[in-house]
Amino acid sequence: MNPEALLPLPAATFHILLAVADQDRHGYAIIRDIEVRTGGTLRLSAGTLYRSIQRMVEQDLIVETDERPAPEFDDERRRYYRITPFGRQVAKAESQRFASLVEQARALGLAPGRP
Amino acid sequence: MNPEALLPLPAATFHILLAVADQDRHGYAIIRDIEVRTGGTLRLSAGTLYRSIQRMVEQDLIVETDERPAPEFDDERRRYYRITPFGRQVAKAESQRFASLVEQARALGLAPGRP
DNA sequence: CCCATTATAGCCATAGTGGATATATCTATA
DNA sequence: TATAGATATATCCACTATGGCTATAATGGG
Repeated sequence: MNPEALLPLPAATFHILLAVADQDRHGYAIIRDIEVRTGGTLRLSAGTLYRSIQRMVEQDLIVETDERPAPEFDDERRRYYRITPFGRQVAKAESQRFASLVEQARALGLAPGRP
Repeated sequence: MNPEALLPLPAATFHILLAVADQDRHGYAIIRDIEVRTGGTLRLSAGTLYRSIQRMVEQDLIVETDERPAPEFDDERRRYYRITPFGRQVAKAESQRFASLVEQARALGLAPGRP
């Protein structure tokens, strides 16, 4: 499966990939991570999150893991997700697309920084 | 009106802003410009284009211009559009948002280039 | 004159999203 | 202990953005 075929990604999907890139996270932790990362400007709704997760598992962008934290830090309601190698490829392709858009905007004087 | 309030922009809207940033263009020319700029990967459908244009005029991101090219190069069917100062502000804000996403992806090892 | 291309526009179906609601568990505190 | 509020997952409905199709019409080359 070609990573480019999934581009452009839905906004929620890209943010979720960033959230699980450095460590496994459960759904609710993903919402909070995105809120922190965007400085509070993006608050993923629960509806969007859980449907996005379902789709992303089907697309093999993320997988649910069996590994749980130590029982004293765990919460049995949680379901943890991990990015897949394919998920990494897709995230790289999408951020490359963003980088290209930023370059074009700069060339047109539509971005702060060097013109 | 705060430019940030319109973010994140629909994908088509941002591409249209880039297309009319350097010169006035008519609808069909916008479609071709986007196709060229994205290396053929993004082909805006006519339906998306004209509905996006209507919305963007209502939001004061672009305006229809009276200026026409010399008659020998003109085509009376065409309607030309120009980016507004507010449209520039919004495009800058959106490309700033993209740049921030690329930075985060880089920090997570999810972008080619410097880690 | 004919036909492909250019050009704008409306219609219908689908995908992604937000907001509301439901259910249940965990945690702090009164 | 009781209970309120935060945590956690999930589903439903409505709305927006998009793609694809169709309609209409003018332009330009053979």
